[in-house]
Amino acid sequence: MSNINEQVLDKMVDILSVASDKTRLKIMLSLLDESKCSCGSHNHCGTCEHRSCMIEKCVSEIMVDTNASQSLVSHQLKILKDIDLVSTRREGTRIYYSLKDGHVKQLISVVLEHALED
Amino acid sequence: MSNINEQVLDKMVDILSVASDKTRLKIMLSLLDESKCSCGSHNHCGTCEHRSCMIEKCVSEIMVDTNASQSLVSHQLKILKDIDLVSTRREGTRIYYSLKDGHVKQLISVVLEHALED
DNA sequence: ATTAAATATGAACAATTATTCATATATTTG
DNA sequence: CAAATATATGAATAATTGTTCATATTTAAT
Repeated sequence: MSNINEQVLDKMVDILSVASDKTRLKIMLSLLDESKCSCGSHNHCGTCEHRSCMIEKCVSEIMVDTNASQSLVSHQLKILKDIDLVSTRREGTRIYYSLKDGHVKQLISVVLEHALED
Repeated sequence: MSNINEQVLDKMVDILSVASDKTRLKIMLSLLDESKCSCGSHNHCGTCEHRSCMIEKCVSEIMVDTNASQSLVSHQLKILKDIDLVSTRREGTRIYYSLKDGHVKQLISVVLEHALED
């Protein structure tokens, strides 16, 4: 078969499993929202290299974006954090979440392009 | 939120859900096996644009590659086919499967790169 | 027509998981 | 310190899903 070992295969499954839930996908899309891109210019802007930019949002904002309960959002954010897809920053009582790296952005871009076809 | 409608979101979830199973991932990797790439040259060869090439395999070959039972492989191939990720071609009693388009290749590439880090 | 080989399918079971509800923790403000 | 706000967590439930076993279908060969 392929030269990919069991450990890497398991990690691939983990990433895809985490990404394949609708609530979590909404959360990730919320953190990629181009309407609030910090770079100013949109759609393939130079600095962020893809069609969306990564931004920071607190749990309450994500609740609004995703139409999900506080508990559900927190639970799913924990799952995203456990697998290292998001990072957090505290500011008072609020905790701001953001996507950790460009891989997520790429992953979502590829799947989105596929989903948009036909 | 993002400008992605519910229908597209659901399709993204479908694609990711199908990709997030270990058996199905093994099957897809089996159909991407670079050791049997038809283009001859490997690792970013010109014609196939990514690190692996798509090939054709019958169910029995996939069984060997994935170490999975005949029934399991058939069930999972059906799921891959239902969502249009693979196509089939009959040759006698054998049925040959291959990945349907480059999106799968891209998807796996992105996830693999991510999984290989740290 | 039977038999063999390759693949598909249906039912049943086991295991995983998304969501909700209730409650706990942490931080700020008065 | 008490109250309020924001977030996290544990337990319970409901629903989904991967796998197996048994059986069905399809094609080729004798």
